[in-house]
Amino acid sequence: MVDPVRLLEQKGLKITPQRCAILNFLQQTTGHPTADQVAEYLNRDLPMTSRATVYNTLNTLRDVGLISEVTHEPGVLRYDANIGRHHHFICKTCGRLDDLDWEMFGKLPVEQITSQYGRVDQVEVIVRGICRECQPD
Amino acid sequence: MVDPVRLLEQKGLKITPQRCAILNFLQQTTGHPTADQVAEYLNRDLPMTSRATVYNTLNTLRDVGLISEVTHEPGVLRYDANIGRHHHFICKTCGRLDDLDWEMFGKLPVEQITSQYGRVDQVEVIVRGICRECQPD
DNA sequence: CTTTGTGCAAACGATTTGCAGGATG
DNA sequence: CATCCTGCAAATCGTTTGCACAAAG
Repeated sequence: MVDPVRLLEQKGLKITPQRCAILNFLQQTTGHPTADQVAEYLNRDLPMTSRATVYNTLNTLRDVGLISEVTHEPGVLRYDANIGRHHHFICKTCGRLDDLDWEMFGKLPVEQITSQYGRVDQVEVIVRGICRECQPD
Repeated sequence: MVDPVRLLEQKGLKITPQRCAILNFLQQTTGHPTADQVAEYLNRDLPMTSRATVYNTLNTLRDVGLISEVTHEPGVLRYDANIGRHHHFICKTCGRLDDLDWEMFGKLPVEQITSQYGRVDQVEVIVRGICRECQPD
């Protein structure tokens, strides 16, 4: 958990309540909220924060690399402050998105793909299934 | 490459020119076209095919499992007639999406995740990088 | 003949943009 | 005080829906 003010300063961005709140929220939550869920949360701390600002702010933070976008479900864009290496589990029933530990998958054949494609920046594993809470019983 | 008519019959869907053309197109192309690209292509074979029909048809084919949706880039929904197991390579520069052979990644620890989550239906690896054509030089 | 699919236009939801006022460094 | 950010409303993009007509089994 890093101080939002510090992060923003490092990137040369102005410190605003909205940005700090969004960074805090994304760092605290383990879920991967959509822009709308971020907006909803923001309106509790900072009432009347406009949706447009939430979208703009998320894009700004993404552009400087403080957060990342996740898109594994059609039409749903989620955000994540965890920019380290990790994989994802998606529940097909409730839609929850959990992080999976990077080590779990051992050594992935990155060199082989690199030699084939020239350059590889990211390797991610997506697991789709049904989480414990959504099991029939 | 399977006969579209046969596939549609097996699923109990009516045979229409639009559906056959879409299935043919998706089976022939190795790219993973967006709904709009499918519509654009269709208008060459079957001029005046409405966009709505393309969307409806893609959804119908998806519902019966003849094609699958792929969403790895924010806001971009792509379609794929290859419903076998395979992984994906995405070029961050030109956006091309290639299939990677399933065997390339060897044995993934599916049992381990299953024991943790209860049920796993699909495991997919996404590799992001820059393809040969987009290399600086 | 009954059901299902198509085409059109309008509706829709999520995201982006233009512009004026306000806060930040 | 010059710049960058916010808020609002309107615009835009991709996708879905309602309805009348047409085609398939």
